[in-house]
Amino acid sequence: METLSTPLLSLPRYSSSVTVNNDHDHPVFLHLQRCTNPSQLKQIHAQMLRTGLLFDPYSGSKLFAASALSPFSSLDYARKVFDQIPKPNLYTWNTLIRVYASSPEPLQGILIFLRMVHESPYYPNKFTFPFVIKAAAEIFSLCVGQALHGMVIKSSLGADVFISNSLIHFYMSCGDLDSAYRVFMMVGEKDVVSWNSMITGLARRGCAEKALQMFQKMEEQNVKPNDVTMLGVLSACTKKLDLEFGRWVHSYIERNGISVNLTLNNATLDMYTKCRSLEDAKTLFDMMKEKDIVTWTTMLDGYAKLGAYEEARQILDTMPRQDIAAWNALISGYEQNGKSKEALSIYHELQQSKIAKPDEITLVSTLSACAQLGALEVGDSIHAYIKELGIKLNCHLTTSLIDMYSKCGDIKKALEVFYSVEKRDVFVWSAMIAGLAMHGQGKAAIDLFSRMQETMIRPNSVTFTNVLCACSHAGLVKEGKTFFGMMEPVYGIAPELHHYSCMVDILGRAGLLEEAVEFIEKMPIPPSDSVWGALLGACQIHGNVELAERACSRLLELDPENNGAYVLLSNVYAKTGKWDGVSRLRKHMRVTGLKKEQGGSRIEVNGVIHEFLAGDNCHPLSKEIYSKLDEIVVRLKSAGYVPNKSQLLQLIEEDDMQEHALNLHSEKLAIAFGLLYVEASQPIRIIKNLRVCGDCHSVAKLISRLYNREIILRDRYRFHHFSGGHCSCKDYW
DNA sequence: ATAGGGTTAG
Repeated sequence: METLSTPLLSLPRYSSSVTVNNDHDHPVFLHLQRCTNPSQLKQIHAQMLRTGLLFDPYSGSKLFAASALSPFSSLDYARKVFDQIPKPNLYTWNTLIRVYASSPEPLQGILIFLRMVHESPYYPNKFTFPFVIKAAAEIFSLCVGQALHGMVIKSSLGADVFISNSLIHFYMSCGDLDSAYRVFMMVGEKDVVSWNSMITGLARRGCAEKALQMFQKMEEQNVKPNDVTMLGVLSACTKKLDLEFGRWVHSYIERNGISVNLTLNNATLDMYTKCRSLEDAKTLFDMMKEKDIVTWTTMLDGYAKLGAYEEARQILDTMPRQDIAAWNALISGYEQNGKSKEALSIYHELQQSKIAKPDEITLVSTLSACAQLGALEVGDSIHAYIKELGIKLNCHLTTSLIDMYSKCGDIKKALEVFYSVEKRDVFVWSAMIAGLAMHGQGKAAIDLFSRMQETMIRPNSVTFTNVLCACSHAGLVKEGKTFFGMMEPVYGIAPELHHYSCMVDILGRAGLLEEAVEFIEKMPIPPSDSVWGALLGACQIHGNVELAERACSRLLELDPENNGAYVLLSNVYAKTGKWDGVSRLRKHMRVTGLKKEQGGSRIEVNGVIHEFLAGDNCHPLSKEIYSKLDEIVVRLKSAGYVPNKSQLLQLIEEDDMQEHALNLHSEKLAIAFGLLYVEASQPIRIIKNLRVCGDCHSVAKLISRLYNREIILRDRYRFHHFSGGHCSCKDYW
């Protein structure tokens, strides 16, 4: 040991004749107390080893506690000290369990506990249990905790308030609220910690209302809340997004003289930003004398999530240390507000600046931005980066990758990721089902759902939305009905509006319009705009004017701004030749100022995203694109193509003008661009913001045959894979 | 010598 030859401290030398057995006031303990760095600790360790003092259980426990609990010592070092102690006493065992329980390896705490029970002469005492129960909570092992609970009762320690409190915390973190409540009720003299454990546990479990009720009861029982209580209460307010109550809590803290620390201020700040009050947040932020990285990040996140990007950027640029969480807050702020391009550009800036290293959270947000944009090449490069760094895929990352590949049109890669991982949670399964659904592989999605049922992973409400969506895209009416019928009785999941909309979509698309109407009439909850929207969509496909008008007016009652409704109804009129209806609608839209959402398509070539709007000539290569488009039309017409104008909103009198408008559709521009610039071996991948129109759909099919190119088109609802003159949707969309 | 907390995430 280097410190043996170069002493940093002048320790008195002890002869081996020193009586160590009862020497509890040995001067070395004073040094241990004053020890401030690892070298000094090592030196004392060496000295004690040399003098044999380490082998006295009491002295050994002192050195061990110092190395285990000091902020500058590592757990590995403490473990080495422990292993040198021949007969650790109960205190030493307890301390080792304690440090493992709050270490990154809490399982070790359980294992040490078992060793103690088997190898040592000691039986766990009232100090042991809180530590080992904490370890069980950390690994979310309900059965381990239950066994410990049993031991507690057998040891007649069931009434100990410290142990009970740790059990409450344990049951809460395992989600067993009933057991937590039972233990809580059994505590005779509930202290503030008993209440805190219930309140924070409930708040974290999403039972915000119950947490607040618990706080109220606590007040009624005249138990004085402390800062931790208020953290729990604030966390409940934040979950409820209840600004008024949050403000009341803030003033309650001030009125009741609760010691305000930095953490409590940070939690209050977070409550204000999450409840969307930037004014309250800013006032508090400016008033806070002490700020840490969490304060800055919380404020940054608040700005970014509420769209105040300049302020968010300002915080990032002025905060004392830009850790990865700060960058993540900015990236996810952009991403969650649909500003994916900005999110990607911040990610690139982060990578270039090397200020902080992207972590899993960065990658999840960035992949989600890629998914929104359909930026396959960027998404691919992130996947490569993950492999390069050897980052192990957790379920979050797996889900994001599957979602990215699915939404970027590469369902094969999505499946590869899915099959490559060992661990799959409900989100991973659901994402894969959704991916297959959007690619029209309804049968495969359903098969996957059956395989999911062979695992222990229980489907949730989102899983069912995706399964029903798969049925809808693949026209699987019978299956859809079966799954919908299973939700409540078999899985205990009450169908929500999403599920009802899917069912209306399934029935309506299949032409069962009457049945869809009956289904809506029998709904136990009021139908939403999306339910009527699904019916209206079905009316468009099947050209049912009377029902379309009914659905449209119900939809507009609920959502008067819904311009999509007019477009759909207009399409129904056009399809059935009711041109007076079309012009009436057009007039109405002009008068009310409602505009059809502009169609736009995107295509990524060599990592650059090119965007096209209907009829735009902003692209630098616009001339070339239009002449390619002319060539395509000539070639298509000679192959027998007749333009289909039924889905044109504008009533244009002259026939060739109509045709011209059709040719300007953004997806056609993007396809022309793709034919020019995407390597022939690669599919042409296009993303459209609206649904693809019937004419563009037939054109894409023909192009795939005449030019022998694969075209993968993502529209608002799903993917269309065109190849050899056919589409994967089998014209069912 | 004992328990309880805040920010970034699908």
